Amino acid sequence: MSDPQTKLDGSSSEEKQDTEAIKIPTTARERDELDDLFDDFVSKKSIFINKDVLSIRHVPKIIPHRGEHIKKLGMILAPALRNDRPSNIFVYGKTGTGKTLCVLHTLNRIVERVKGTDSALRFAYLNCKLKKVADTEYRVIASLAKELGAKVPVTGLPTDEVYNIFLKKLDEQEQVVILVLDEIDRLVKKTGDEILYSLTRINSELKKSKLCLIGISNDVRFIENIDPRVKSSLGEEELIFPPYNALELKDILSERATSAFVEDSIHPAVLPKCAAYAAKEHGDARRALDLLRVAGEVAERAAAEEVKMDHIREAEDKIEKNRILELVKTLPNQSKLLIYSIFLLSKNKTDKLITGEIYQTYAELCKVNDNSILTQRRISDLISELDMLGLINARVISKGRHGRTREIYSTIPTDLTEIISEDLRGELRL
DNA sequence: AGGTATTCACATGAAACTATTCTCTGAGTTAGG
DNA sequence: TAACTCAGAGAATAGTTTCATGTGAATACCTGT
Repeated sequence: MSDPQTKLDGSSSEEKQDTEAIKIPTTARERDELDDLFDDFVSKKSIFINKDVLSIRHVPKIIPHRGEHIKKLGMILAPALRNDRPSNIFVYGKTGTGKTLCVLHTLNRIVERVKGTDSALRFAYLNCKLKKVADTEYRVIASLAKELGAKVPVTGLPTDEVYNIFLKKLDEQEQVVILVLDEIDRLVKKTGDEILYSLTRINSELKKSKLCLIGISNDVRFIENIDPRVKSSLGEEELIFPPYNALELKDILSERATSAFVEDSIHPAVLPKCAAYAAKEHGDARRALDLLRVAGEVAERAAAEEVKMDHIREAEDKIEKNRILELVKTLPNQSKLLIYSIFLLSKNKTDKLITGEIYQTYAELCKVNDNSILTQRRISDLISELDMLGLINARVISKGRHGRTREIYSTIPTDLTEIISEDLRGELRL
C-alpha cells in the first residue's frame, strides 16, 4: 500500500478485471485523454517515496527532541520488565507535541523487549475522544475489557457487571497491564471522575495482575479540578510536553521528509516555512506535517519536480478551506440554515448584518424548507457558537435609540461561500 | 446648552420542558451439560 | 442452569422554549440661562 509501485500495479490490474467484467473491449476504444493522463501518471516519477510517513498515525523510529521524555517514560515504566507495577503517569501537553507518539513508542519498545521472555506484559490504548467507543463510563470499561479479549455486549448490562468482567479478565493471569487513556480530560468532562477513581483503586482488588495507568491530556487545568484522591494517585509521576519551537519543528519535518520524499525534491526554504506556520499555531507538529504533505500533493499534481514555496502557500489555503468545509458539514441542520441565511443576506448587502434581519431570513428559509423554527433566543446562542467557531464575526453593539444587537459578518472567503451554499442547498432541499 | 429620562432591539440568565440516549432490570430464549 | 438477548422503565443529558431582567447610547424632553 505504501509503496507507490505496488499500488499502481494493483490498481491497473484491477482496472483490467473491471473492464473485462463489464465487457468493454479495450482494443475497440479510441485512445482518449484519460489514457494519456494515466500513462503520464504512471511514467512520471513521483516525488513521494512513502507518503504515509507524513500521516498522523505513523509512528516513526526516531522522535527528535523528545529523547529526555522518552528516557523518563522508560525509567518510570521499566519496573514492568521485572513484573513490578510502574507508577501511574499523567502526561500533559498541547495537541501535536508528541505525547501519544512518545508513550506508544516507549510501550512498543517495552513489549518488544519482553517478547520471548516469560514475563507477561501488555498494554491497552484507548482514545476517549472517540464517540460511540469511549465516551461513557460503560463504554470505556467495555472497550477496555474488549481490548483484553473479553466479550462484552454493546448494551444491556449494568456498569458494575461490565466492571466485574473487566476485572476478571484482568486478573486471569499473572501480568502487568498498562492502560493508556488518551484525551482523558474529555472523558472526565463528560462522565465525571468516578471511572478514574475506580481504575486507580483497582490494584487493591487484583490478586495476580498489576495495573498501571497512563493518562494523556491536552488540558493542564484538568488535573486541578478532579477528586484529590484521583489526582494524587494518577499523578504519581507527571510528564509535561512543551510545544515545539520552529527549529525543533524543522528538525522533525526534515527527519520525516527524508523518508517521505525523493531526494532533492524539496526547496530548501520550504521546511522552515512549514515549521514557522505550525510554530505560530502553538507548535503543533501535526499541522506542520499536514502542510508538508498537502504541499507535496499539490506539487505532484502540478507535475513539479520540487516542492516550492508557491505550493506551500496553495496548501495553506487548501487546508484552511478544508477545515471550514468540514466544520460546516458537521454543523447541526439548524445552524446550517442559519449560516445559509447569513450567506444569502451578505450577498445582497455589503454592510454588516444584525440579528433581527438574519432571524427573519432564517425563519422564511425554515418555512420554505418545512423545518421547525427555533426561537430568537436560541438563534442568538447559535450565532454566538458560529462566532466561536470562527465562521462568522459578531460583536455586540448598541445603536442608541435603535436598540442593542449583534453586528455580524461572515469571515468565510466568498468563493467558498458559493461552494458551501451549493452544498447546503442540495442537502437542505432549498 | 446642558442634563435627565426614555426607548429600542436585542443580549443574557435562569428555570422549565422535551426528546433522545444511557443504564438497569427482569423476563424470555437458547445452548450445553 | 448459566449465558445471552431484548423490551421496557427510569435516569441522565442535550437541545429548546419561556419568562424575566439587563444594556448602552441615540433621541426626546425638560430646565435654567
